[in-house]
Amino acid sequence: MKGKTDKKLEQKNIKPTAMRQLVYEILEKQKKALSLYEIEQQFDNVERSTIFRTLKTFQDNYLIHSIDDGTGAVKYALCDDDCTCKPDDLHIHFLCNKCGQTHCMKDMPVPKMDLAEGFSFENANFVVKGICPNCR
Amino acid sequence: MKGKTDKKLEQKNIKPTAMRQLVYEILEKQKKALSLYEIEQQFDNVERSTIFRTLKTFQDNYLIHSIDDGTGAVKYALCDDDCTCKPDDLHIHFLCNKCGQTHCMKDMPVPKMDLAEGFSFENANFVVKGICPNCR
DNA sequence: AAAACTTTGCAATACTGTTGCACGTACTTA
DNA sequence: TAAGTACGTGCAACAGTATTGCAAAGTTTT
Ligand SMILES: [Mn+2]
Ligand SMILES: [Mn+2]
Ligand SMILES: [Zn+2]
Ligand SMILES: [Zn+2]
Repeated sequence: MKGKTDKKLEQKNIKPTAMRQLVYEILEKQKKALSLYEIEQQFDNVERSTIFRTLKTFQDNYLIHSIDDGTGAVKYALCDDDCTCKPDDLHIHFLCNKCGQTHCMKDMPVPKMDLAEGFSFENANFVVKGICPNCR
Repeated sequence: MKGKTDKKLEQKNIKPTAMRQLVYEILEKQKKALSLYEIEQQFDNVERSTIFRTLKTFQDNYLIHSIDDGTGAVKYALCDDDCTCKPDDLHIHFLCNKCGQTHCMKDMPVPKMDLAEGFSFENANFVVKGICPNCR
């Protein structure tokens, strides 16, 4: 019988290898977005590059999305089941200036914006910075 | 008699050295935001680190603001005269997915957002990505 | 079982940003 | 003006993150 993790991976056309299961489960447990380095820390002996490529595969298949919060390390978080990272699926992210944690604000979609003449919208990265509930 | 550049620098309490004048004028000429590397290219023989520190000084004194557009290199653009990079001064930036140029959308302020309970707003980095007028 | 393809581990590398230190220049003050 | 001090610049080294080539190990297909 197949586990829940395997189903989630296959749902997004990702072959569920051991590595991928583990990385998925790490991301699933978290409330916050994780950097490559933070994921690496959760293992005893796994290759940065393997995790890197795992994350790339996940991202290419819309299992996760990446957030560049300006801290220097890109962070990753799970997408919703039906997400394809199209404009309508985008949400705002919050970086705590104190603890450095980055959160998905899934209830705050990226607002529609009227761009100046000639500019077309494809994608967005909206990061709000401030203090999180834990740090105040 | 003092030049326009010197006045701009002194207005923000920056001593106008030769280096600083040149970097300022490079930024002033541009319609788009420039990376450290791009600025370096405009000189024959200047030190990365000197430009780096020049930009840091500029930023500390609200002469320029930085934009992390996710391309890996932070970009810089001039602030308005009265800017102090407070929430009200923030605007959205546009990164062209084709040519890689990043523009200040100074007429698009960062919208006020109601954050979830417990989160406070200090700052923001909103980047819209798409195709710019030149590339379509 | 062999061939073909995919995933992983290892090592090396690229790129951007950042710092220590020494030297030179500009400003301050006696 | 001369000495003393603060500031700015150049050079070199380093740190952190992302990324790639290549070969070994594992998986799937014929
Ligand atoms: Mn998110
Ligand atoms: Mn701007
Ligand atoms: Zn926090
Ligand atoms: Zn363009």
